[in-house]
Amino acid sequence: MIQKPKGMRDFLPEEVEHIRQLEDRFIHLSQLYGFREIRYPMFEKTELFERGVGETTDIVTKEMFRVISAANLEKYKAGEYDLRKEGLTLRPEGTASVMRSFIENKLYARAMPMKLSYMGSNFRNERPQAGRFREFTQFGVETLGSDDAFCDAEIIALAVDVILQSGVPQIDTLINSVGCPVCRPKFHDALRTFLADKVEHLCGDCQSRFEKNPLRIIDCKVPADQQRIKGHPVMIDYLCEECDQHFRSLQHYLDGLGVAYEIDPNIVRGLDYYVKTAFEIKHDKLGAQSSICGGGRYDGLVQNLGGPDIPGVGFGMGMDRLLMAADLYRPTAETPERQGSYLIGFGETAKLILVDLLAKLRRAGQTVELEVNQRSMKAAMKQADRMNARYAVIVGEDELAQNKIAVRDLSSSTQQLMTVAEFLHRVEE
RNA sequence: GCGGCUAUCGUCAAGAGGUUAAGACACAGGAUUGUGGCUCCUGCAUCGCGGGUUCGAUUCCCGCUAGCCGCCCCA
Repeated sequence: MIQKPKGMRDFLPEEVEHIRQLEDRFIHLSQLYGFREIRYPMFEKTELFERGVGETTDIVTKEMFRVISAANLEKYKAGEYDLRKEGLTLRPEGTASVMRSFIENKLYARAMPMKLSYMGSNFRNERPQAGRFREFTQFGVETLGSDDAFCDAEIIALAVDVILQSGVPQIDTLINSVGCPVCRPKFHDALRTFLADKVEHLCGDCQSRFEKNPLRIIDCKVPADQQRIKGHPVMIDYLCEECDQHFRSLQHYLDGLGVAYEIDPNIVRGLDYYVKTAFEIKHDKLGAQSSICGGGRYDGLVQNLGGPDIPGVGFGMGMDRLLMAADLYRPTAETPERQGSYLIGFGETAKLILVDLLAKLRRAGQTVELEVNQRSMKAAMKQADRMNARYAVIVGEDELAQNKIAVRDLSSSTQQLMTVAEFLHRVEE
């Protein structure tokens, strides 16, 4: 049997209904907040992600799915295709693509700020785990063209609204400032100095992080390491005047918007482009992958990708994790009210009458199904019941003889003979 | 990339080295003439794949594969 590739999932109708609810809620709320949806390709030039996400990030160095056509694969084997220059990659996140689209379509020429939302599949070749899949869906928004801290506060408020309104009662909204190219180096120096004599006692991961990304050491999960680095310097103590002011404003605006949050100086974002605001929203009952939403400010990104110097702030929300969290609190569904009709005909003549009725009902916007498995009356009724139909319409020899149809109301267990016209009339009400 | 756990009917799930592999739900068919929801009856698996140990393995061991969980990373 052919199975789906690792980390991919099928969604059955019941789940899709829940997903649809989340999508609708996200779309609705983001519109309320002034965001308009944008769509962009499933794959892009590899270079876009290298430059947009960061060449040294794990995402770019080992988690991207390359895309190549059969013809180009042959060229590649022959050494005539440059993966680096021409290669394509399945999108691992949304922001880089949105930026590309923003620049390519010259949206910066329109009124600023430009507020864009998006949702769709992203792909990362990671080891699957609870809340982590190779194809996952992200909801996201980007506000481009303003560095006002209100924009940061606004998207955090939106994210919180989406999650709360999805039925997840308890979330932790953590904010931090990761500084900017002006103040971050000073902090890095301070951190390195602080860690210098401790690094050899830390875990293996941290030792390699010391060179690569010392910030990551701060949220190492090894308890012994946490003990050893107690009292480490934190970024928010090293912010430059501008960043510090921005971070204060953010808090004021969040207070004003009525968003509950905590300052967590250890929040670090994995993508290279973040400056100033970094935030994360977590739910503690999701296992290891507890972060539902993460985002922050990326003032240099648009320029970095070849556009004008335009600031931006955005978030990505893990729809799958939101769904898992929502599932934890979803009240057990009450059986919905019976609706629609199930048509049972015995013999070809009867069936043709019902086909005609079915077409009329559907045109009238009614849910209706025709029995097609030549079931016995008993089995057909059972099927009607299972489908939660309101009416079972039966046409057999008796009904044909009288030129009528038998209509059984499954909710009241009453049945009567009537004409097709009478039934249509009753259903219209 | 590293580590742990698991692998029995469509689903959930018992189970012992030895000729009937429980049960429940679901599904199919029945319980006097063309009728649902309750009840009753009947039907429905050789135990992931490949090796090995053994007189004999689905039950023990090894490998593989898959899934799950954790590290890492991140949404």
